[in-house]
Amino acid sequence: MTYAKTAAFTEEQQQLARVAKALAHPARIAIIQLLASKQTCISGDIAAELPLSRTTVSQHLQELKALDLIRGEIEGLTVCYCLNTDLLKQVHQQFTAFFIEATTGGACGPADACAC
Amino acid sequence: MTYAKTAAFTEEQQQLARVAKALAHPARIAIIQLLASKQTCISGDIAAELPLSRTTVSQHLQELKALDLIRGEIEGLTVCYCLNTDLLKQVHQQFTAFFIEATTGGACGPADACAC
DNA sequence: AATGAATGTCGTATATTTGCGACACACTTC
DNA sequence: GAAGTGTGTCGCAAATATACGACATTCATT
Repeated sequence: MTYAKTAAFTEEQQQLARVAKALAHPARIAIIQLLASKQTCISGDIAAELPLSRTTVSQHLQELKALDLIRGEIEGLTVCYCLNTDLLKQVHQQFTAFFIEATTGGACGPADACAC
Repeated sequence: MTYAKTAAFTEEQQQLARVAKALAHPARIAIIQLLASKQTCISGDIAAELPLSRTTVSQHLQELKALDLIRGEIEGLTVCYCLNTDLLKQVHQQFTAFFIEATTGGACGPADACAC
């Protein structure tokens, strides 16, 4: 990034970009979907279900955990990860607001060909 | 990425990750918001409104255009960019489906502490 | 205490992203 | 046609992301 001028953007924009970056990898999408499907918050089984090494999966988990999108609880020898649904709902609202802002308002459709 | 094992993931997961990556930078978020606010699809004025050089902004625009999230039409000397609202609505639905899938289902809240 | 299993962290190699200056191209205007 | 303006592309440098093997750590089990 060569020194991201992140300070020059809105906190809202940065927050949105942060979450988007967390979702910007198929593996992390898959992890979230996996956690959503299995009601039991599995631990290292995640690594077994993905075509990646345990090390890599662990790093993806840490990234998601750093944003608090998922949470891990030590359960004896294993670690149980689970989705932070409250935060996910909040993020969903942020994205929805963004998309609504972007999709309302007259876009130049294929017909009106830019009102410049 | 060191050779992304992208082939191992669902096309749906890859698509979602692709779009998320496009939104994974505050500048691109800002660009989309800017295009949404100005009904006239401005061109290089975008660069003037962002704390980045024209070159960098141009690259961000190309990235968004590569995913067809925005479109550019040459209008004489200037280029008019505008949002592809149809695609954006579609993407919004994809994200919504993903988030709903992720937020429904009993997450281990702070109380039930993982049903492992 | 010793062994084994499950995780996370560290170090490293490679690929990608980010940002920008320098240049080339297209078009308008004089 | 010459000069000027608006855009995109190319090449480079620095920062990140990605992936994984090798270790360290923690806990259960014997």
